[in-house]
Amino acid sequence: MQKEHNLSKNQKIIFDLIDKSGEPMKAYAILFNVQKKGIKAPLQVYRALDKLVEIGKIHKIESRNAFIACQNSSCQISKATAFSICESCENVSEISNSKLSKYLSNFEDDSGMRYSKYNLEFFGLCKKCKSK
Amino acid sequence: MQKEHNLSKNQKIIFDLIDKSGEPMKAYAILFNVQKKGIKAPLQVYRALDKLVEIGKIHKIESRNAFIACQNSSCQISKATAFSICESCENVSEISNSKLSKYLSNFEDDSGMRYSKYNLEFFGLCKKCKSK
DNA sequence: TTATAAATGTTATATTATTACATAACGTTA
DNA sequence: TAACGTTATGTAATAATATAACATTTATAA
Ligand SMILES: [Zn+2]
Ligand SMILES: [Zn+2]
Ligand SMILES: [Zn+2]
Ligand SMILES: [Zn+2]
Repeated sequence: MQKEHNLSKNQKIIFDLIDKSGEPMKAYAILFNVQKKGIKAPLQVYRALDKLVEIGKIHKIESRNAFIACQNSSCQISKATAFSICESCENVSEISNSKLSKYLSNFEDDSGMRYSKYNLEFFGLCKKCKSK
Repeated sequence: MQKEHNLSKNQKIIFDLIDKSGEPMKAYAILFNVQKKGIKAPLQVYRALDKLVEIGKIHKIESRNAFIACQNSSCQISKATAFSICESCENVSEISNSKLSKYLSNFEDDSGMRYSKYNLEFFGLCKKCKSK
């Protein structure tokens, strides 16, 4: 079970927005959307994003500089993330595949370095875009 | 075998710099370093970087907004990249592991989407930093 | 209560990346 | 070689992303 985090006011406003959108949102798009709720400065957005990433409620899609709500809310996998990204329509979805996550969580390379975290981004064309 | 690409003047200057540094370099650090060679504007740097990424001579470390020379120069894996990143000293190295790359290149999830490309970033502490 | 940590508000600024437009060099083939 | 299309370059301006610094407020807990 994931620890319950009581989100603060700004964190809740921003999480709800991202969660409802269902797709990756960029920081300044978020800012624009929450200005009517009193969040006026980039830093307010980035601070909430940082916290939400830290507790695993959202993830950053690094290749897109965008943030998406975790689609595996019942489990704590913020340190083991994998995404599927369509290079045509930019649809993003979080991959939840236990074999993959086991394989990667246990991965060791020649260096003997043990990894505490990973992020994987797959790219391709989604079904819709492939059939066009 | 990788196709030989004849790098242009700017591409060569910038590739040589990144390659010699042996570590990830940021675009504006590159710019600063090549100004004495006549490359004066960000766009000149970004254009060369784009091309070098496209042909697989360098890779972008997405989580760091930095660029590193490909450490697998004899093979074409610019579309299947994996990196090991130390969160303390920021040392980055490219992982070359055929099992891993086969596993990921053949990965399919429930969506049936087939991926033409992936990027994987592992995080942890390197040996040096772990023993501190 | 009182101390401590966490979150907020605000302004300014740093960092990363692209648009737009003009010109030059390169590679191909007529 | 001449003409053509493609790739690369130069330059200025600006957009997009992210952080620093500082003051204040709110929540948590000893
Ligand atoms: Zn998740
Ligand atoms: Zn698509
Ligand atoms: Zn490589
Ligand atoms: Zn280290």
